[in-house]
Amino acid sequence: MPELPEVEVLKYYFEEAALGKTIRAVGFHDKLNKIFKTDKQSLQNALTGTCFEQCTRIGKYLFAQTEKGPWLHFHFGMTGSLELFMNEAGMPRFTRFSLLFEDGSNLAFTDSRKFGVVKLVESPEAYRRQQGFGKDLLTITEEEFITPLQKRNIAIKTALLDQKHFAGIGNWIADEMLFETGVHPEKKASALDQEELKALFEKAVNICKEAIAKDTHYGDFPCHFFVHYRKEGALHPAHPKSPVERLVVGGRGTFIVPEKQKL
DNA sequence: TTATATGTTCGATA
DNA sequence: TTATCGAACATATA
Repeated sequence: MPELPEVEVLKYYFEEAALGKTIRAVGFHDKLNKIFKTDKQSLQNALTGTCFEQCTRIGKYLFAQTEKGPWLHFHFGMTGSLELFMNEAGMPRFTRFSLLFEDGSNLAFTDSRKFGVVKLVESPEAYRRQQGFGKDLLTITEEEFITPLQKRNIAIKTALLDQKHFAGIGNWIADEMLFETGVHPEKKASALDQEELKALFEKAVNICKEAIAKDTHYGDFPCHFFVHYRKEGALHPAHPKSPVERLVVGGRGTFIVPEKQKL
């Protein structure tokens, strides 16, 4: 689920669910403790008795600042999400971490595959730089998008997914952008011309904005969106004679319309 | 049982 | 040293 638009919507959800509510208790529900990149005791100490003042997002990474100072960071991996629940019995399946608020409500961090991260950080921007991630896709200029891609000698799709250039693009958005611009995902990034790169940037921003406007409910996306046909053999209405093909690019499942995206 | 999954990291290799 | 590639992570679902 969680690419840039999904995390933006999770940010709104977090703000509604958590901002300004005092935290009474913290719950840990991952037996392997893999997702807690800050130890549980420190998380508990930093969160209990305080509340969240603000929330911010960089790419797919979410951060909420506590009144005490440190920020709680969530990364949602492949399957992470947030969900409110009202009592112990109602705790969602796959809850790994939970916050109990003063009003009796609870917020769950759910993550079936456990690729997610829960961690304390000093500041979102410092963390971003330390981890080597690029700036948020929706805050960069066209030049900041284009320049790093021109230097990459790898498949354009792989470069788009690399969070160190700019953060936020994931697997379905990359396929969506490449389809709309008619670029084959295996074309070398360095081989794209200026027009193609400009078009990719414009599409990336528009796709994200549209998805956010629809609360990332795929069913509400415009019917020309490629994500609706992103499976082998599907027929996009604009290309009824060119069934969707599946490739593997950079280890990720990749879908194209062969008639439109050629090497 | 096998294949796939909207992400990232780390080790090997060039 | 740096860029690139591919396996690994843990689990659910079809």
